[in-house]
Amino acid sequence: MTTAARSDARPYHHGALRASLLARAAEVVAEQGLEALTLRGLARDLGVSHGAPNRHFRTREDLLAALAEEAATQACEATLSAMAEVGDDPWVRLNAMGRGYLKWALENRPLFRVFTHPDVSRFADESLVARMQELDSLVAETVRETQATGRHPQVHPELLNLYTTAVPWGIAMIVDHPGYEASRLNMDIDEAVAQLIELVVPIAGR
Amino acid sequence: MTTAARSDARPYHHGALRASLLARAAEVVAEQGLEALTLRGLARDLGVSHGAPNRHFRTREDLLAALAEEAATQACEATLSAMAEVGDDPWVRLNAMGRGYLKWALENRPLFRVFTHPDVSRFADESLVARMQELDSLVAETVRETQATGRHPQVHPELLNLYTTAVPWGIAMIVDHPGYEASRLNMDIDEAVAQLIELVVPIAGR
DNA sequence: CTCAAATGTAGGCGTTGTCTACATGTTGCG
DNA sequence: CGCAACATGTAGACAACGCCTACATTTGAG
Repeated sequence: MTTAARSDARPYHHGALRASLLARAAEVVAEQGLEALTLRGLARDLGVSHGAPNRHFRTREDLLAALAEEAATQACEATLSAMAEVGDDPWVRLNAMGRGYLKWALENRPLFRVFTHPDVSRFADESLVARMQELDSLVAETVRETQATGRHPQVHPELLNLYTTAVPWGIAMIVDHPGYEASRLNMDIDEAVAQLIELVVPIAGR
Repeated sequence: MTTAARSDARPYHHGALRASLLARAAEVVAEQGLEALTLRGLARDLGVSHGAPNRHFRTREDLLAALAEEAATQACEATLSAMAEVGDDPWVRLNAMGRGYLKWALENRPLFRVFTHPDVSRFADESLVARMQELDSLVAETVRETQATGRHPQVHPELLNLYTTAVPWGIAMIVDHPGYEASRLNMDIDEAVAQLIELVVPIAGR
């Protein structure tokens, strides 16, 4: 054997500790809340000593920042790639972005939960904040274009932007919240997402 | 002096420790996040011994549950009293509920933040959950009435309900999130709330 | 092959939540 | 008024945690 872990006699080196820590951390946050996330607990779960995680994340906040980074990257990617698949009509583009983002959130709840957690995003580093602001700017610009072509012309532009972005966010938060029975949404997820976003940015007939 | 606290020689009994703990806790959560909330820290802030909070909240979770209780009570009250001020038209009632809830959230951000925090609501006790479900049911019933009178008749009822409730929730979450510059919303709060909710439940001309 | 870098281990320190025993105000009741 | 029960605050203990340091093992570049 060269690098791969053996299952019987645990090797001195884990082999992929950093990735395993992140994966297990997302599970723990989703299942037991952020407060239940401890570096020592992760070490126990993965069968390494309590100091091992320190090699990859000097502090607990570093781990949270890495989680936020991963989640934000995926969320941006889902949003942008959904937009890239449609044409130039700003209504259609905005609708596609909303669907891409909401669908990703509903299909990746643990990570979405980490991403939106108020005490995780607090630790996001500068590059991540900058990337998210880029996405925000793109959305804001597209919202402006829809308003310029007749979408709720009487509303304050900042409020329309707020409303538009709030819907996917709020929906994902509610569905994700403890106490919401997932059975209420036993329909096709693409159809549900499409109906929801259609309420915000209607594209029927475009 | 009989009961009131003296400012010089600190009395053995604080006098209103429970209320002071809750108030200070809401501040800490709003300013530094839930993770920064420690029982011993609260005790230090209030000048009592580290074990004193235990008399009022046996565990840290009990404190969080009490915070959630207080916030939920206020949120329900704001929503219901706003509804009580208008007539019987379900559209107008739903619109009023949305405005009442959103306005409360925007004017009581520390408490709203506690209320919606995923690791606080997790500890809500049964009575609180039951009360919130009552409010949810009332909203859902009103949403049904608006749909029965022509509001988005083609949408799945559960999705319309989800969309309707998501907007105030999502808006308040976004505005509350670290990184949102409050200066973007330097307009009259009642006007902003009215414009936002009008997008979801239009009542112009009713 | 050699040795420096990367990675994991072990132990220690200060802080926290929570328990228990004790001290001190407060209050109801004769 | 006096005193006993009670409510409330204090102090010390313990385990778990984050995080530091010293040491051990493995890996990989030269």
